[in-house]
Amino acid sequence: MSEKILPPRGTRDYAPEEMILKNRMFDIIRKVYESFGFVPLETPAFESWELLGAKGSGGEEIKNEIYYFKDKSGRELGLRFDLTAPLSRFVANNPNLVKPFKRYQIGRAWRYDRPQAGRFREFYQADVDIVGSSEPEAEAEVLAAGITALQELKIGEFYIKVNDRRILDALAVKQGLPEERIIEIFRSVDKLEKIGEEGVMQELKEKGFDLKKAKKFLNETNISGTNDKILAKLKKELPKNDAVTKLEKLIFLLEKYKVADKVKLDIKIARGLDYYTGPVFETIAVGNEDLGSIASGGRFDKLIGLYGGTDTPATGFSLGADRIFEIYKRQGKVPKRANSTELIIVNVTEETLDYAIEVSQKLRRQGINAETNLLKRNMKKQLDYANSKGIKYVAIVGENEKAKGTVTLKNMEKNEQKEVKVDDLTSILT
RNA sequence: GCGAGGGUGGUGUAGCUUGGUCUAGCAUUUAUGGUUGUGGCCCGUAAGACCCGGGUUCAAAUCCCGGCCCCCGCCCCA
Repeated sequence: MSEKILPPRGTRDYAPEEMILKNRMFDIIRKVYESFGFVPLETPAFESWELLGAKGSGGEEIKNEIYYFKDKSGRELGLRFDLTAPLSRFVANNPNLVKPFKRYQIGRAWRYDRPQAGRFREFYQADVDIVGSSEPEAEAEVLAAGITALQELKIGEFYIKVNDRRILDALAVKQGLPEERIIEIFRSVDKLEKIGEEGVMQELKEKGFDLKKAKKFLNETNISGTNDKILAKLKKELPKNDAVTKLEKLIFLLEKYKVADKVKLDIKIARGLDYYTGPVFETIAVGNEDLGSIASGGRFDKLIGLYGGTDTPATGFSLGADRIFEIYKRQGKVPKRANSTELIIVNVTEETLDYAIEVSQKLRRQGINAETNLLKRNMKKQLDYANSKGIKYVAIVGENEKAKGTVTLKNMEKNEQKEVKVDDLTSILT
């Protein structure tokens, strides 16, 4: 045997038994998204480098992770790193879309980073976005759709951390910290849970920030408690702040959607791509914290303008399908056997295979997934095959059945069988 | 880009410390047999592995070096 060729690093195959589950997962997501009136959009897997690499597209880090290549005529291209940039391009290209434009998209994205728990170089995202609204109503809808999907997916307990970048922004400015370096502070502050307050201070010091101011900033961001409590405190700290007002409205709306219990204000988070301009979201699956955020999103009001469109506000939420699938795997939800067959037709002798095929075609046309013997196997082997695939029904056909236009329908689980007419099969099975 | 751990049939593993008894064991898997129109259990047969390259040695799955891959953490992120 020559050396084995494996799928490229960071990619993987989905075997049939996994794919069946994954398809089911997508079906659920699609159904939920459509129930909110989102419509599907599909965009190319690769985009121009001009788009993907644009300053403000995803940020320097993401830019370094883009799969970049040139086509035969020298065009600079890259595989998309998310579905938000392509959406924004689409909107920029189609300025006359009826607003709000509510689209969903389930598709792959690619990033060249180090594979580890829940991280792949090729992964699926399931996005919902609303284009054309700068109101918290849009955030509420997008979150409600995402939360409903996560609930329907039955992944267990989860909660969504919500913040608004402008709040951290305002708090930093209030302390006299440099506004243009705010992202750096965000990043450090974001590590609070991992490296602790001392670690964060150390890092800020190394980066040359004023420690006293940074410390005050850190204290001000360290608000915990119920959403109401946090809002009350923020209103005091930052009176008449637009971000705070809108967050309050957002929470109010989420209560009406009856999903507010899944949302926790957490003004320490600031993660996500560079293009976020307002509210940001990050989802934690309880018991699966090591996977990182299983769904994220936020407002990106500048992106469409960046791609040459008229400035259009937009906000969205993206489910990390592979991470969700990973939870399924941990829950043992992947079936042992892949199987889409409802009925196997077993021919007793080689001479009755023709009849078996005729019957199978009849059944397929009536919506029954049917299989016949492809390996000249004897009856025993065929039953064994049905058994090992976990197929519940078997129709046995021999000379007797062929002559009478019947089959012997056998229930493999109950080990019961009776002779029935071919025409009656469908109604019995459904 | 940086750091830790690991790589034995399709899958899970034994062996590696203390080189030879390993022409690599076990389980599972896949194929097939246990005759005549009936599966699940059982029994038999077959297929299938020491990541790659170099070194040490009379002798390497086992020790050493390099590479590749997997995996975990950092960074970043779905």
